[in-house]
Amino acid sequence: MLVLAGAGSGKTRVVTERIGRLLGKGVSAQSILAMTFTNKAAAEMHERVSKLVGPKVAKDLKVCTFHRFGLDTLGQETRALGFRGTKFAILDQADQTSTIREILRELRTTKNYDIGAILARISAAKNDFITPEEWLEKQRKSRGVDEYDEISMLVYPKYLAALRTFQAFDFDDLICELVRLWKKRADVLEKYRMRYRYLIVDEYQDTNHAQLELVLLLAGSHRNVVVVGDDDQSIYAWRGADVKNILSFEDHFPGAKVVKLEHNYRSKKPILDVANAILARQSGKRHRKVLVPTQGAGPIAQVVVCADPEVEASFVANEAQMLIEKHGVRPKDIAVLYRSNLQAQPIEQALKERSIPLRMIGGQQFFERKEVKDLIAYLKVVLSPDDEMSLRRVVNYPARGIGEVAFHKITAHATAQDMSLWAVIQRAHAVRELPPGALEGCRQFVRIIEGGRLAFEQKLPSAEVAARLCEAIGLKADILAASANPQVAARRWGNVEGLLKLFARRDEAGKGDRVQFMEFLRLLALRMDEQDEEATDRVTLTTMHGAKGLEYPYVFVIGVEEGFCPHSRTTTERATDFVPGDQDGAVSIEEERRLFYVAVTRAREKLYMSRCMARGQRGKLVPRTPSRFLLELPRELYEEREETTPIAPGIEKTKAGAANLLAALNSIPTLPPGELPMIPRARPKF
DNA sequence: TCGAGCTCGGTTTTT
DNA sequence: CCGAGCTCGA
Repeated sequence: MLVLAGAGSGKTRVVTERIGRLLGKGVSAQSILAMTFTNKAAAEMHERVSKLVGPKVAKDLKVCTFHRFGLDTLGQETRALGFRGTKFAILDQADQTSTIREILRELRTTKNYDIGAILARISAAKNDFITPEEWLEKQRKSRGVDEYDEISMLVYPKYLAALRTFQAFDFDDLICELVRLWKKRADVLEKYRMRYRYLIVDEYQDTNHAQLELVLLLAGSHRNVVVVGDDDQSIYAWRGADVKNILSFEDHFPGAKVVKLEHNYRSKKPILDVANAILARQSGKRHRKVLVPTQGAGPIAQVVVCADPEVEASFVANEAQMLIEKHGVRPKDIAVLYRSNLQAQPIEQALKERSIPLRMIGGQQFFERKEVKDLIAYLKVVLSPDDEMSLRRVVNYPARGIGEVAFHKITAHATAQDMSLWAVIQRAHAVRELPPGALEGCRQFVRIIEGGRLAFEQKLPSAEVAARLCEAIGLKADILAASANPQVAARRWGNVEGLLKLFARRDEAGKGDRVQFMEFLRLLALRMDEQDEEATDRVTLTTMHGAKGLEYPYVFVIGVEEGFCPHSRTTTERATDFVPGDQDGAVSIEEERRLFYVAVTRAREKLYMSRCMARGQRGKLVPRTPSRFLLELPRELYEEREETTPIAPGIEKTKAGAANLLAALNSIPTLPPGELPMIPRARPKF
């Protein structure tokens, strides 16, 4: 069955009811598998089923992300995969990037390649299960091979080899390698087919080719599969999602029942009028849907034309303040949505000046930050010194004399003697022609790692071990020395302290066992954390992508201008561009339109859209034109007004804001001697 | 090996 | 304008 569920039509409800019904009919919980894309969605689904059928039954259900399913299943089958141990490492994006960078260095390329562009192509080839040659052939036929296609396919085999040496999988592998295994080993596949007799997939429009294969293989014989999705909310083509999967569901499963859910239980009519108007203009093959309101009348959508981003920010913040103070709206009922993270800054500042609590989703992920990854890598090496990926990361960080050349000698020695890198580093004196500086560096490194190992053996809590490691490494000093800007340094060290605090919380919760801790570090790549979704009462700031699946009574969609919405990168071509599935520009515009649709349909009560007349870019004031999507909207669907000057927050709010700022400054950890905390400079006038 | 100075680019991002 | 990453000389 294919359930086409328009925005706000009760998608999650469908899934939970389906599971409840199956259980009611006597289907055992173990034989049900429900997959989604985010941990958050999986958690929510599980929780809601739990409420419906009780936690006892719910705990036997497999409700998880595609990647988690891949990880767990591959973990069960390490023997069939021909792995040495039972564990493999998981590469996150930063690991992938550094691996590719190293390969490029080895290839002695002169050009400064965009690594993301290379990774996108490797990922595409991987998910299509084809060799570099085949992929190039395919490209040649569809749109011609460019420089990036060539370098990518040169890097590809080397990248695979590197993963093998590290005994690691990247995110794509978690799906692809499982599919590969199932295709190769009918006996293994059969085991899972027998186990999971009922399959449910949420956000089906976001699946890529490999995920489709996974579904087809698993559901191939019994065809007990329900997929739920909305082609109108397909906004992830740029990372490999293929909307054809949902459009051709009936070809993959002939005779499938198709159900359209078009009643919207979320938004007031004026909001849906805007949403439907956006969709009405779309082109291309779609499952046609029109949202039918059930919520009745409400305030008309507001379009606010602002002089510049500062005015825009002041408008949003003042309006939010008005809603909160005059209408009793909770801050958590308000969201500000934007296309690009850099748009968040002025809004953040304006809200802070008015002491309105806020929460930002997105931006650089905590666990991807360099200083956080460094400490995690040290801990991983302490716990399992054969984790080569981590060892490479920190062996010469902070710099201790083991440069490129010295490290190459070490790896060569390891290969020649068939030893692990760690074993060689421990016996660095045996490595030929290793400079004395590097030898001393190795000794120092071994001392640090051994010290950590001893600390774990003394059963010290993980937070304590980590803190001692920081000390031994001299992490704080290095962070302070490495960043010229004391604010940046403070933030970085603050991140490390945040990580230490996270460890401490786990320790207190009694999860301090060493083995568990190692598993926890490994799973960090899958972002299992942050489920603690503070139920705090704050205004949400997020990208339009980040808002998918969420809803708020009051929504501000800001920067509704050409260049953001649609984004300039989708309208102007680039050498590095690569859209998986070889589509052309027109399709990207359609994806931008759907993104705008997703943003608008987050609103329940009232929708605000704002745009600026001009924006500062590279220090210059540049005029901006309204978004084509806005110009296409029938004029009677919204009210328009202008804001020309920023309205300053009230004096008492300013005082409070200043107090907050001071408090924040005081909480900054120790600064290098002689440096005073800097008051943030006023934003430059354009 | 390391730091100063230069170049380049400036989307979305979950897992 | 600003930050990251790279190059090149010490």
